[in-house]
Amino acid sequence: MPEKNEDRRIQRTRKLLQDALLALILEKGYEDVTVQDVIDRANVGRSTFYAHFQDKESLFLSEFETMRTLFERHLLSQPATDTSPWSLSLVIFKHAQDNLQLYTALAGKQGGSLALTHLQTYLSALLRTHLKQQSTKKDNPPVPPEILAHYLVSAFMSLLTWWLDNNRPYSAERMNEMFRQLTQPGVESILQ
Amino acid sequence: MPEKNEDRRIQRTRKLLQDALLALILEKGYEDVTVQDVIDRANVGRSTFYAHFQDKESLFLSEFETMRTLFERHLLSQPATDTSPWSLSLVIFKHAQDNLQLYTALAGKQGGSLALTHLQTYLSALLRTHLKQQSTKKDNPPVPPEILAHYLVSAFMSLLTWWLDNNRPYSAERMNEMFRQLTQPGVESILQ
DNA sequence: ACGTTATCGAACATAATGTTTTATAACGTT
DNA sequence: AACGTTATAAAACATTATGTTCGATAACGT
Repeated sequence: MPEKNEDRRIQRTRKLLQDALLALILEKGYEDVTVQDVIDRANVGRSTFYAHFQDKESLFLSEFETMRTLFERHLLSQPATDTSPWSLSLVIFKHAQDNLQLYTALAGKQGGSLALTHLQTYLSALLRTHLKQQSTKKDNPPVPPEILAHYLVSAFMSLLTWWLDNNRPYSAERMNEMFRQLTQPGVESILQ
Repeated sequence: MPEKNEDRRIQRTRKLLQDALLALILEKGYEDVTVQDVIDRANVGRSTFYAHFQDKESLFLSEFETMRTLFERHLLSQPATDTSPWSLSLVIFKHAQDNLQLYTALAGKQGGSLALTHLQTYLSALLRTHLKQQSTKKDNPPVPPEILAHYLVSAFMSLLTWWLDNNRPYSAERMNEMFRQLTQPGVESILQ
């Protein structure tokens, strides 16, 4: 009896479904894509879909996990320069440029708000660990850290999504410079 | 034959439906509210609903229009201080405080992304007209005006939604001060 | 009191979801 | 190469929500 039957079909079908959803999102937007659309595009049976994923949202979130895994591998392979938010943001801008279709489908205007919500949560956590060294210099900062993080992540995501939705007329480096110029003065005036 | 039969039932039914949706959004979130939920709560017949609104989204957008109308009336009644983005943002923070339930249902986390998208578009336009006096001092600004506006509106909305979703632990004035401290240095460094 | 019309309620068609079942085909193992 | 195992396909099905239609009723303005 085969105990470890690592059927390659499983991986293949998973990827077929993920790729189909990705393409369909770019075509008609996440909201308008039905499960029927996905299985037709992927040439996968209905029951097979539900053997892999609970629903459309589960499939979508598996794409998000793919992006997250790819990104974390990329982040670890980067030479650690400093821990400032603006070196982190540059890494993300560049990673988005290297995985354009995935990022556009997830974080672009076609992707709906689901991934954006998760991205916000994920980046907030990432920012916190990145900033844990530089503890608050001020005892009573004029802007509480929670709001500061929320603001900084939102500001970053606004540039990222604008960039993805407007065919990236500027380089990743240029976008990151804009982000720095907009946010660094205010943030540093608060952190001293 | 009555030519101008301004039936008060029409206005009343409209409001019943709007109020029902508003309450239901706060209870279970926009996505989870069905048309059936709305008409049950409002005690309105199914066919009557569709005589008033095309679908759930139309009803929701009519709420957004209500907010917009209320806000513009409020804006005109304000003594015109200056045209800076941060005096405009203060007006919005205060108006949100005065119309808490409406703003929370539309712009809060329960409201979905629909209203947020419209709000972003609306505020961007509003910001442009507010800023039309102060033309760009620099010929070639490091950050194009389009991105600047997008950033500023996103940053503002991030504070507004955070505020609404966290039971407003600070006053409207305090929130606006935070917004100013975070964004003004960066924006002015760009506009000279 | 009258004609008008908004509303109700029920019935209906449609479309998408998620489940179940059976036969088939692809897989890893021996 | 033949085996047992298991992922898959396809069809049938129940369920749920949407949006439409129609006739009777009640509320409205005149």
